Amino acid sequence: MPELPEVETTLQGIQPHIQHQIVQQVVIRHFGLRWPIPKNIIQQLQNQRLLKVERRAKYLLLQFKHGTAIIHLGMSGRLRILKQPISPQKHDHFDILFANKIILRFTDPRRFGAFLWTEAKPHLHPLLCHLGPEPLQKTFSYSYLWQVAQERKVPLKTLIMDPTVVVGIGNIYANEALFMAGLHPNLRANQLSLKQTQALVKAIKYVLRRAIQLGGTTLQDFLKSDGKPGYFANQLQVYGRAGLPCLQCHALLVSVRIGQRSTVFCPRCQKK
DNA sequence: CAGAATACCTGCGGGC
DNA sequence: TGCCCGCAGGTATTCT
Repeated sequence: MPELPEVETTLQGIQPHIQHQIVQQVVIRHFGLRWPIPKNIIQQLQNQRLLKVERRAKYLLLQFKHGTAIIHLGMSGRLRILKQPISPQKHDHFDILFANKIILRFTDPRRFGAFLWTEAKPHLHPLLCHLGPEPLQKTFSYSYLWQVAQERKVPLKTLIMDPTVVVGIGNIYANEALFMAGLHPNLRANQLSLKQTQALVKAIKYVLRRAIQLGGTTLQDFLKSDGKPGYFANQLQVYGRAGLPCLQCHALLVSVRIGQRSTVFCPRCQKK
């Protein structure tokens, strides 16, 4: 999926077209996403005004009077705005049609995404209630992260990809942030110094902010919701560059696996 | 409980 | 060209 910057970019792309609009129809062509799409979501949304669209972690929340639709893009999901009907393709699993003729279309080849309905407050939903702080908010501070890190023995990269610790950091930005902070991805969390934590938190915020500014990373199948690719890909320092020279020191970048995820780092710039 | 492995899917590129 | 393998940005669930 799209990591946090891509979801944020999607939010910004779709929100102006659909917020405050009334849902005319929900068309579901394939109910089999990560969890089955609940059948009642069609009736729940019908003729309802979309009050607000927001993001929590990588979840998009469409708030209505009687509940909230939760959308997750999984690994390959995409949302687009259509200004007129276009015949659906193979992986276009559902559409939300609004009274202003705008169509929100969800596409997801791997079907790891989700489209759920909750009548409770969304932040109490089982998928959302254990999430850690948003990385770009002040609650994600270096003192917070250091305190959490003291209790954990996992590799640093695993720690920052754990959504109960901090949300929104996937494999790409974990690699990039660790490089920027000059920290070895395999450093144990509880061995982190306060100063190192400070550098890491700074790097995470910087990398994510910059990616959002540039419209998210484009890899394989991610396109922004308006159909144009993002521009962060050419900013990547380590991700996808295993075996190539470090842009900082020219040592060859090394690839290892940490927590079954490919990890790229510079053995010279990123010391334990 | 923490940490590690597994599972859900399709598509793509590389090797043969 | 076609088949088989491994890998891909996520994360809940199951295991040890």
